[in-house]
Amino acid sequence: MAAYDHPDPATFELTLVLRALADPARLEIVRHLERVGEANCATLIGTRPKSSMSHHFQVLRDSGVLRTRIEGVQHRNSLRREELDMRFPGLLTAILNAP
Amino acid sequence: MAAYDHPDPATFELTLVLRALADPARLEIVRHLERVGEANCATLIGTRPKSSMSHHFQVLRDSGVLRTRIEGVQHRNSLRREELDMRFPGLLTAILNAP
DNA sequence: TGCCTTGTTCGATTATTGTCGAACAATATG
DNA sequence: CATATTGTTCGACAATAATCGAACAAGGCA
Repeated sequence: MAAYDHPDPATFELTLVLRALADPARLEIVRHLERVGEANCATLIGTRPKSSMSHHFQVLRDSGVLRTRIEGVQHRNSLRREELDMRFPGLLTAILNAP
Repeated sequence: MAAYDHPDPATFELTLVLRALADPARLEIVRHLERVGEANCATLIGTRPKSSMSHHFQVLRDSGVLRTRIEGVQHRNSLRREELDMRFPGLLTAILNAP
């Protein structure tokens, strides 16, 4: 498997990031990643099928919210916190702290 | 015309607010309101028809982002900044400051 | 009253997104 | 090599949301 494309922070688009985070499943993924730091897709699948999760990860990745590192057969995801903070200061923090 | 229903800040939902702001037209409305404080719908209509704008205002109103005050035949809109800040500290500021 | 202004509502259409099974690809492991 | 594990891709369908014209409602004013 080839490595993923991750957008450059300078090209992060606010509306893309907001759209990515405006979904309950994806917000759950992001909150989980904040707690555990890094996680592969499988550990994040609740009741949803793999293909749905794969889709959500792609949306999050394409918007710049998370990065995916491939290690063997596993895809390890983590938040792009610093990069997001640099481009949109305070945004991710506000969202993660929100009720 | 009867007054609008505005949700109570305690019931603001993060995903609703993010969805409301994850649209270019609505983000534009919000940015404009930040500049001018209060504005009626007509002054915010660019090229879009009235019915589309009315829809966007409703989405913003229902999520708690703005309030609409009726004065005669005009509907004056303004951001619910304090209420949003109370429920989601830093969120609106981060979004308004974003590039 | 008649008319103009402001904005909503309705209904239809289109566009965008989410969902999910099935097939596939890549890697590890027996 | 055969098989299990991890996740993607494809395609079809469903659900949600945006767009916009036309008709309507309410208020102000001549």
